[in-house]
Amino acid sequence: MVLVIAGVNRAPKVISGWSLLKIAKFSFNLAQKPLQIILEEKLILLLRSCRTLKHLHQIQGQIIAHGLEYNAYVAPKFITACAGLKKMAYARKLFDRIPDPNTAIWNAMLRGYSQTESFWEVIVLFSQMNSLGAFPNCFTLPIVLKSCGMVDATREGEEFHCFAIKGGFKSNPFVATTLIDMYSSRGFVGDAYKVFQDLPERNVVAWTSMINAYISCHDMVSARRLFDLAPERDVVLWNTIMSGYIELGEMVAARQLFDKMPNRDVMSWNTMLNGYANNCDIESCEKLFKEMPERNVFSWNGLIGGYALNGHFSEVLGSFKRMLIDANVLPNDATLVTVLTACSRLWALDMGKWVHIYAENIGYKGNLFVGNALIDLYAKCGTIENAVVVFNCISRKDLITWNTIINGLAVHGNAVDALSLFDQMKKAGEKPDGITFVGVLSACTHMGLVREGFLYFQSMVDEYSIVPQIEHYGCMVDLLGRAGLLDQAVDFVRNMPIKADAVIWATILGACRIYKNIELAGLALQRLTELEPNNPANFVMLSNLYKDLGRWQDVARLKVAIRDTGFRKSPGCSVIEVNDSVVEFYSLDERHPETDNIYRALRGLTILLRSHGYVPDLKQVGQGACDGGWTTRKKVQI
DNA sequence: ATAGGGTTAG
Repeated sequence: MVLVIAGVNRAPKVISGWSLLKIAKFSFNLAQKPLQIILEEKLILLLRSCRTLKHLHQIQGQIIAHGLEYNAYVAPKFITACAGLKKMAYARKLFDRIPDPNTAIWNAMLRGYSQTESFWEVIVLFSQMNSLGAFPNCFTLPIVLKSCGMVDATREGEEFHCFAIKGGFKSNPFVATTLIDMYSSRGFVGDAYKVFQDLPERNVVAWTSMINAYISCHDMVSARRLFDLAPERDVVLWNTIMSGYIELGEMVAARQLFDKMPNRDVMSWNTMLNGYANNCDIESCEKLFKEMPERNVFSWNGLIGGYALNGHFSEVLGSFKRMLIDANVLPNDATLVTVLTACSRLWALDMGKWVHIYAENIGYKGNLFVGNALIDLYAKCGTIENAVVVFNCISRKDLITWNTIINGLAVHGNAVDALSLFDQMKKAGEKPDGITFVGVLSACTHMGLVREGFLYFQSMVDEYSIVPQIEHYGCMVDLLGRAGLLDQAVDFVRNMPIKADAVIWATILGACRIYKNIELAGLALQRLTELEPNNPANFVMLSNLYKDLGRWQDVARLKVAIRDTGFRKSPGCSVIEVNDSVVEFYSLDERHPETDNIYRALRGLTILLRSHGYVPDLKQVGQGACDGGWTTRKKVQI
């Protein structure tokens, strides 16, 4: 029997009897589609669109009401929806009740754990799957092997590799590629190559993974050899080899490849752009940015990040504004972090606050990275209360969150809260690192807690096996010096296992000024001039001490000595946020076009302050020098 | 349903 169907605008199509049978069967199904299938499909659609936990619970209610909780098609989608909401424990509750889960359900669980970065859970669950005699398929292994690569599970990875061979999966392109990635991410390029070599048919993805394996161990020669041998090169492969050269700073080689590429996508341009940015070639970065045919958020992040890396913070803010207003590109969390960091460096608090509100409006409230940058901004700009508010809004805190708030509180002299948060941090199970202890120790310094400071210093070594760095020794010297224990401070310096640097001697010198110890000040200055013969700021500190003691002859003598070094102390520079930009100025600066008006306003303010009984304490100016800004390890210039 | 490519914080 032959049937001819005439289609509109189409040649008549001949349909064989066998096909007709299929059509008939299909129509029969359509007419008689059981209610259950319609229900399943409806629930699956609902689960796929599920974005909130509340919605999930509503859908689950319907699933249970229809008795489809353990259904082979619905259950995997339910688990996937849980994973999307990062509620794998909730998915697990259902999973553990399912009597005999099919492979799709197992895979959904494994994928869920992998998505939520619970890689050990993936490994454990897969072992369980094997011991229960369930059947993994070719979808299962890539998830599991990827997890082995993400954590240090070399033994398990090899075991699962054997499993893949026995199960006949080793030539599956997906399995083989994840095997290559797994071995290379653990640093076993040789094993990765064996898998690659054994592959009967290698597609371009496998070639890319193998080339990436060589790049990850900085073997650009082998990477390039394979690249030249590859039978097919797509844009991803070109971008991969290019970024290999960029990582090693070989910008010329990278650029040659970039120019030779048959076609470039946005990623190619962005890779090159980021390469220039990270190699501190901001001119090439700007030039390439202008030439780009298409720019996405990553392109803008590349340019903005390049400015930030080179310390051009005003340009960061400028290009951020262009990004929003001219280009209308929506920033992501990385953009916001870089911009907030720039605000913090420029003390541009108003701009920072604007970014804060903007970030919350586009859905970054409580975001870990953005939150950390905001805490830093508020702490650096002197509004520690705001920093605490942001800190409390972050539900999942990490080490940097804790470090930023503890150090911020300590710098602000809020030592009690700093130390109490350190306790909370330990209770929350976060392991402190060297930076945490910089905050803890400087908190002790602010409160004059010498004994406690030494106990914390001990626990850092004993409990957390952190090797103290120069900044920790510096904190201890500051702790002793500010407590007036100058001799002990000098003893401590002499017994340190590492050589004291200029910051440490400046700390001692600063303490000498507070406690008017001229003898040790001389010693400190001697060490300082050995370490930094060209830094006149050191002489200025001693000169201030002489002034305090009224030894004007010595002040004059030092002035000559400073002049003789031939170096001039660079003037301290201040910055101020005006409207939405940042202006820098020096003492007695007259470069601004509105100079006359500024000084007139300033005189008015001074008169106003004096009339309210304000007497400036000039001695306090410059005290920052011995505070030393331990968190930044920069000496404040007086 | 499964594999390859960029940037973010103290």
